[in-house]
Amino acid sequence: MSRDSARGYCQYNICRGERNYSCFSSPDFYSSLGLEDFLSVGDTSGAEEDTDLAILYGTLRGSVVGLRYYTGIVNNNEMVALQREPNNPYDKNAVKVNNVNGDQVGHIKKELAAALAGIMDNKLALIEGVVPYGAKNAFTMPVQMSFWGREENKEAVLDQLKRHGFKLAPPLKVGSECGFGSKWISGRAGPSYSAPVHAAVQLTTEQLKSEFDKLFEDLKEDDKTCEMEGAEAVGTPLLPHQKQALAWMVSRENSNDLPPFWEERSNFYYNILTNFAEKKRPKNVLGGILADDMGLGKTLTTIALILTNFQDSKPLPVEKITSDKFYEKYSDDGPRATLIVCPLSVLSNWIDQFEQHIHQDFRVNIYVYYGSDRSKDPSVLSEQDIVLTTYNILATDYGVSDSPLHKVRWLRIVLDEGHTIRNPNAQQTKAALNLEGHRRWVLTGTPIQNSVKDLWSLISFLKLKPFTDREWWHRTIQRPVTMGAPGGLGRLQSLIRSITLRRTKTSKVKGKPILELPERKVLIQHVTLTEEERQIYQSVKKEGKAAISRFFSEGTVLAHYADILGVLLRLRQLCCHPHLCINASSSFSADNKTSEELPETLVSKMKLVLSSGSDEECAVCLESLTLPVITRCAHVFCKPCIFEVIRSEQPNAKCPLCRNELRVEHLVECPLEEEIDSSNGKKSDREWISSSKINALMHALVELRRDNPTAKCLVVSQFTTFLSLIENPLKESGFAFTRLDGSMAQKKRVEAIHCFQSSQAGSPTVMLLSLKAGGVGLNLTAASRVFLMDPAWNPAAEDQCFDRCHRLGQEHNVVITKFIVKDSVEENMLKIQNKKRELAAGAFATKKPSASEVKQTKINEIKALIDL
DNA sequence: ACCGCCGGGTGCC
DNA sequence: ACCGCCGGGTGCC
Repeated sequence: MSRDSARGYCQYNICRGERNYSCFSSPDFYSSLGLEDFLSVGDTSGAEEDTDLAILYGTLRGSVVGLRYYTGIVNNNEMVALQREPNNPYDKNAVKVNNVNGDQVGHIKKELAAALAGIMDNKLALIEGVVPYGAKNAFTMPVQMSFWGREENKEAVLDQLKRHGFKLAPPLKVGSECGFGSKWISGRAGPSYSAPVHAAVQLTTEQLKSEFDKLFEDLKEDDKTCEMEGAEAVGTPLLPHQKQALAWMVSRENSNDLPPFWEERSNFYYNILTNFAEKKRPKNVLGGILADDMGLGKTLTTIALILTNFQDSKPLPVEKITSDKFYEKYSDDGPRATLIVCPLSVLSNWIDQFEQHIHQDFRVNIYVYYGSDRSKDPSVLSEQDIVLTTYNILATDYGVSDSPLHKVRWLRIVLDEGHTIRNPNAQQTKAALNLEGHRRWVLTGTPIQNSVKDLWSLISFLKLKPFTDREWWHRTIQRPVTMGAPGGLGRLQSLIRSITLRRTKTSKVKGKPILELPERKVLIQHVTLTEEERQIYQSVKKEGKAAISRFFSEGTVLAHYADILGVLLRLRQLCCHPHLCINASSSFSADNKTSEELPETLVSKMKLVLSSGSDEECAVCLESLTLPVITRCAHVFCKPCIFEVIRSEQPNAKCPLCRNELRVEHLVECPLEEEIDSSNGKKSDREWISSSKINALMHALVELRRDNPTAKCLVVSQFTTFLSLIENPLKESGFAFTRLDGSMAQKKRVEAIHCFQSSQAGSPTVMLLSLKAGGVGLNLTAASRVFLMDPAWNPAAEDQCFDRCHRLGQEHNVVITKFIVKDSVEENMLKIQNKKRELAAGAFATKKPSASEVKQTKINEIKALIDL
């Protein structure tokens, strides 16, 4: 794919001269989103993975032999790794001993190896070694081994050892694994420690989480307060905290410091965690984790970094269009291109932000590596300034021999929403770890999702020695922290501190809050239906209520979940406009075959409910659905959530809501907001009529235009057909408007956003927005008014939508109007929303509700919604 | 002496 | 390895 054809594609760029964009989109990409990623979530393959449950069985002294045949050296008290070598021609029981660097030191003596082989092969225990002394020995050296495993395997391990004449010493006096820098009891070295390791108090996930929050809190007051101006090509002035971040990132990239936990000691570099030493200076990562809260401008800061620090704080040499002179080309054929990997949902945000923040006088070459016709030529990518791609493309390409992503040596690699790679077994994680480039960055607002485990992939991506190998990460950081070993958390903290910058929305720069957002007000405007509308509404309600009460008396509420949602959906639609409810009578067939409906029928009903824009939530994670799938019993969950349920309950998984059989093969995927307009798009067939809600909206819009002709607003609905109906009066009243919904192609979206954000005269003042369109990054700060046409189940979804204009860059107070029909399901929804808000506010301390609690909540909600 | 003892050769798994 | 072990050389006092 040549750059020229790429350029031709980017219509929206024409006003910006010759900046190169290339962007492709193709639906075939979605089909590559396989199940493997979810099936491997939390992979547990015996002792090695299930490390949280491991206890220390005991210790044993053995010997390492054959030192003179290998180059690997160890220090006294240095950790070593034991590795099975089943294909050794001399002994099938062979066990290799490697140092921290992975160099072989020797073998475990054969009699002992014979005892260990079975234990290791059956993953009955994890065996870890430390060489207490004898580092200078020429032929053999001692090794102190600790045996870790799950309680239930302990007997088997002890038996196996006994059969070979070995016996574990009790796990009492252990220092080095959990204490900080302490030593093994070796008869001649170190103080003795009596911490009973297996009895250490394990922190709960909650406790850990709050510890981590503190851990990041402490970072704020750090010395990372130096500021730096962006290069000329950065078109947006940076805020003080962004200048701080830029200064920090630049200093990280140009840093010559040793990585954390390394010290220089007379010609050697010494790792204080593992006691490993080597002559070669260990590389520090020229990067780190930018963990600022959402909305603080990580994207802008990253763009500034790319433009400002090409080499040694010199800016990226880019052509200045308005002058004859080119930037001085650095005579260096080193890597030039920065690779940015992000989730698909924020791809357009990046493009938009380039557009916004790169000064228009400069030409920066940007290539969007996405779509089936993406270039296979590495040199096309390496010649760019910036290459943008998604995690899924990265994963799909991984292992494909001609993938240019993995051939190019990048100047810099940036993983946006970096927590996406927290599962070490996922394809995208493996693919990310294999990218080539010295400057490596992770952007994330949530560095720790569930546990310390989540951090390993990130740290590994940053290539910090020795943590790229999971064993060393586990022994020196993860286990000490989760077992509550003294110093463990402190160790993690100093690691994080040295590579992370995190500020929250409440952080301060020089005593002033980082973000001073304008005020945000939410008004509720009640709407009264006309007599005619009310009649239709009441008749549908009466019929639905009767059916639902019958389900209650039969006790079949959850089996009819799709039907009930259907009823509620129609009522919600009727609150907006009678035409939304096209199949008011046809889809409700409760009369004849109530309890024995075909699963296919139920599923298609649910599909209809979802694709009409209903914002259902997942009963497992309680969040809005991501990648919704429908079970055979017609309940919806996020795909990752339900796969986790199936995995953990196999082989007989049951639906969390109704306990019906649950099988992967029966799950039906359901894209939200499918081409609704094409299926429901018979709008021209019917004569257009208004509705009470539309009247209320138009009245407000006209009033707004009269008072402030340039004010921009968002008109938000969950129903894209409703948005289409609103187009009509907008046209009639002469509003310039644009539209953004989930069914639009990438390039159309970008165009719509760009148009709307423009301050040019004649640019649209109204945007019709579907509630869930666009990802978190969607920036619609041009709007200062929001009209929410219909309430969502989940108040968080509404808030997220409001945040698209109430965020960094908003200069006006934001007023949000929610239209709520009086005496309707909408009013009941408001009540439920309030309850949820209260719950969420106090939720951090409380545990996750059980499946039955979720069920009961759902049932109560249904009752409340239909006035039962 | 089908032993003991000596001293050289040798050395992971 | 300044060990252990092996196997050849050797053989009263």
